Amino acid sequence: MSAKTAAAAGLTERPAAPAAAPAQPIWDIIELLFFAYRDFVGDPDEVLSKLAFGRAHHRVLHFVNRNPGMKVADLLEILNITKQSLGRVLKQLVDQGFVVQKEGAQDRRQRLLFVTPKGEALALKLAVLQTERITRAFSELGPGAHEAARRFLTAMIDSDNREGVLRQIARADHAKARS
Amino acid sequence: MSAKTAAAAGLTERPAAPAAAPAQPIWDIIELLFFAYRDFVGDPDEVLSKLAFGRAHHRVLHFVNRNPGMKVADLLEILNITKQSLGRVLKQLVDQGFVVQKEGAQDRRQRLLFVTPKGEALALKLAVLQTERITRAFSELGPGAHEAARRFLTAMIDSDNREGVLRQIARADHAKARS
DNA sequence: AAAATATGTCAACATGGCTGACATAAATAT
DNA sequence: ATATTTATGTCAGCCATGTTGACATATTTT
Repeated sequence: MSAKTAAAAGLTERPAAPAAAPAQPIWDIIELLFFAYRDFVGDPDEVLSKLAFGRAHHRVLHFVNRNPGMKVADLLEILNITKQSLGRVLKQLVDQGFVVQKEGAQDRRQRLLFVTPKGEALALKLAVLQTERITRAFSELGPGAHEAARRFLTAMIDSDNREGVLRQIARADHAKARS
Repeated sequence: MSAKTAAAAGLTERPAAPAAAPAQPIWDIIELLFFAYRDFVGDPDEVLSKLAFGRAHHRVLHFVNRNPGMKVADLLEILNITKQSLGRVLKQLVDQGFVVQKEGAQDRRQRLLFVTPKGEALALKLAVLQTERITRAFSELGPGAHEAARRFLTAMIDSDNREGVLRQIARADHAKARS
């Protein structure tokens, strides 16, 4: 609260990276993040379990849907798992017709990833579930909530990844917009 | 954006639960949550792996630290896992002296859970890591960021759990404050 | 022709979920 | 006083999804 008082008095200089050891853990945000994320991923989990899919399938489907034509290597980097782990779930998604792989045009070693219509429908269904929760939250919070949430979440990302993540989101928006 | 315009014109009624099907997925928040949460839990993961512990241990240690004297049943409900799953990690935490169990005073069937000084130190170390990230974020965002984040995250929790979560956080704050 | 790259695959293992069955001690109900 | 319910623990085994290491194939680059 003394920080808030100081801010109100206009006494805060905000140096680039103060990073002093925090006096007290910020328990409320730590715990709220845990519960919010749990519920956030819980909605899709129910749908996925009926298809005998798990979160791993969801993540793959999500990013392939958002980045049509992405390389396997790109997906590995985003998910930060090994190719063996990816291989298992990707194979199931391909075998069951949610994802297809196409030979790269310039580089024929690449297997570019695309969702099928069936895959897109599932990805959308899951995203809509999560969007309903987000929309509900924003509607409780009033205008400016979306911007505030975006800024908060962005600031929580590792600063060295941040730009890349934002670029990726912008690029994906673009890619889906023209479809 | 028409919603925003309508809001500015003061034309929005905000009925209790509109929940109309959303036109478009809110991709930015969906993805930012994914990346923010990944980094948020990533910090502790590094420390834990050196102790041959995982996220499961972290969750148990966290909640026991925050709720000293809690019953096993309470922990199971918060974590939403089976007692067999809990048993495995809890046993390791007890065997290695991070957690102790004491017979309940009134009900001697209960095994009330407490962190040891060693356990508290680890819990604190992990919480400080996460707090550093949160503090860094808040300091980039300026005053009001904490309150905005709290409101957003709270609104993202299932409405039927929300009260319980907030009560739990408040109760835990109290419990730790007197220690 | 040789080396590097993109991808796939086999085998084995670890973690942390799960179910089902059963055991024990203590509290509660009849 | 006995029977039942409750809180907890435990054994055994299965599943999903992460890991490492080794190796295969096709293609591009040097």
